Amino acid sequence: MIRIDASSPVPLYDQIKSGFRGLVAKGLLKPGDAAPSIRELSAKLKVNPNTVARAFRELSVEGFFDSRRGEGSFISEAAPRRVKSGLGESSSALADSLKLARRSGLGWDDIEEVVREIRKEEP
Amino acid sequence: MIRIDASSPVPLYDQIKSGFRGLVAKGLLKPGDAAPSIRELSAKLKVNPNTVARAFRELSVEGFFDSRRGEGSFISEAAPRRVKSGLGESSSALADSLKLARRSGLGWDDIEEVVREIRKEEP
Amino acid sequence: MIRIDASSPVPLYDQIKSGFRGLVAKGLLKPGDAAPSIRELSAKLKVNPNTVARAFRELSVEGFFDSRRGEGSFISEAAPRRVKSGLGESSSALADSLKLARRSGLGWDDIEEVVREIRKEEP
Amino acid sequence: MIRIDASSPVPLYDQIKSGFRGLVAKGLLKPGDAAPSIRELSAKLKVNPNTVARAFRELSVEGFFDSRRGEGSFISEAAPRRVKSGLGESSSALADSLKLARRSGLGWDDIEEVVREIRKEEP
DNA sequence: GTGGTCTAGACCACC
DNA sequence: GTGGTCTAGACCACA
Repeated sequence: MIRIDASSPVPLYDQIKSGFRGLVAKGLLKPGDAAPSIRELSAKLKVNPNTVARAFRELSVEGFFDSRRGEGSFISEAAPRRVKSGLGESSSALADSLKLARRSGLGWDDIEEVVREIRKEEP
Repeated sequence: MIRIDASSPVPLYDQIKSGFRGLVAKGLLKPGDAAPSIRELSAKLKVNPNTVARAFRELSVEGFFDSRRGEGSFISEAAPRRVKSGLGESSSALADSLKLARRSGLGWDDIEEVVREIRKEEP
Repeated sequence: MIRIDASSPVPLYDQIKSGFRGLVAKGLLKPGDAAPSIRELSAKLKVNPNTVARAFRELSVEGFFDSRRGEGSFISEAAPRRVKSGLGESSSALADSLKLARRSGLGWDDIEEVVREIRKEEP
Repeated sequence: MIRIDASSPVPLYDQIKSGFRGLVAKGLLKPGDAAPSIRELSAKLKVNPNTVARAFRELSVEGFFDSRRGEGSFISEAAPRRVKSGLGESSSALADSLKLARRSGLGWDDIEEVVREIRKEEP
């Protein structure tokens, strides 16, 4: 469901949060749907439960999750709106990566090539 | 000469290393050229000298710099070769960022838009 | 476990690195074993944590350690192989010292005497 | 006449001082003999003149050299005695190197092997 | 608790 | 002036 890159400099909990935002953005998760449990997700991602818990906690605070004690976490009604504001963050993170790539000497043609490859790889 | 983004999750010393690789990739710095001194660069980037020193030390260990105590740091003869292998790293770092952006729900059109904007912004 | 000589011209972090290589060479530390934590070792050696951290970082980069944030540092599977290549370095460092001693006028009998003494002193 | 190892952690000026002590110890240089000029030696060793000057200055202060203004530096009458005290330093430096080699995992047989090799290499 | 990055400032070896 | 090592202590990400 969610994919993680342990070697990325981006914190794991941020990646998990992004993952949920993405699932809602793509319509794979809708308001009212149950999120997996912290233990389940931590097992699947091979990530410490505390790290998953932190992502869930922050998503709750942001009003993206609706956590009901004893039941679990659910996608909130407000989630789709929060996703949109989250997209801005993602865009600017990507923009930063692009700038860094340019500074490392990558040409625009190299960059376009990378974009094409990722696009092709995608299921 | 080199640009740094303090708010990036990428470590400053890594950004500095990337910066030098980029300057060599673009031909702005050639084997034998002197790099700015640690103190000079740290003043210009407003970064602690130790942080710059760490970048320089790692570039030396990698054989990209030729550092001589009391004299300064110089671009090594092997630098252009190291740059090429470094470009692979940059590409895959960018690829990771792209994947992460996709996972966060960004559409390919959004991504193309970001690329276009950065390209336009560039001097 | 590891011994340090603060008055040696050899940097402390290099001595720490050598120490770990030696422990693996002697079989006192095996792949998968946990290294002491940075803070623990720094307290025991009475050396600044940053200095120990530098040694650990370099051992990680060399693939000798496997460092996991929040968990600790472990001897990597590849460590025994790295040790072997490291022994070459140690030999040539010793060779350099011997040459220097000869150049300073030490006779071969003096040198053999020093070797014998160190050998006797050793526990 | 004198050999230098630029990659050694031992300071160049110390190596130069050791070199002169060695030449006197071996009888290749006797009291009254002229030492090479700073400029000449610095050119031959490809070392900065200041570095050679520092070695000469310290040798003068120690009473090993006899520097006559406008004429140059000469081996002093006291030099042979100073050599003997210098040998102690060399021995303990060698002892430190041996201890470090042992800590890095080198076996006594490896060490004996290195000694044999250097001995064989020597002209 | 762990490792990792960064700052601040000292001292050294060398040019 | 240069690069290199070391200390001291802060903050972060993660278990």
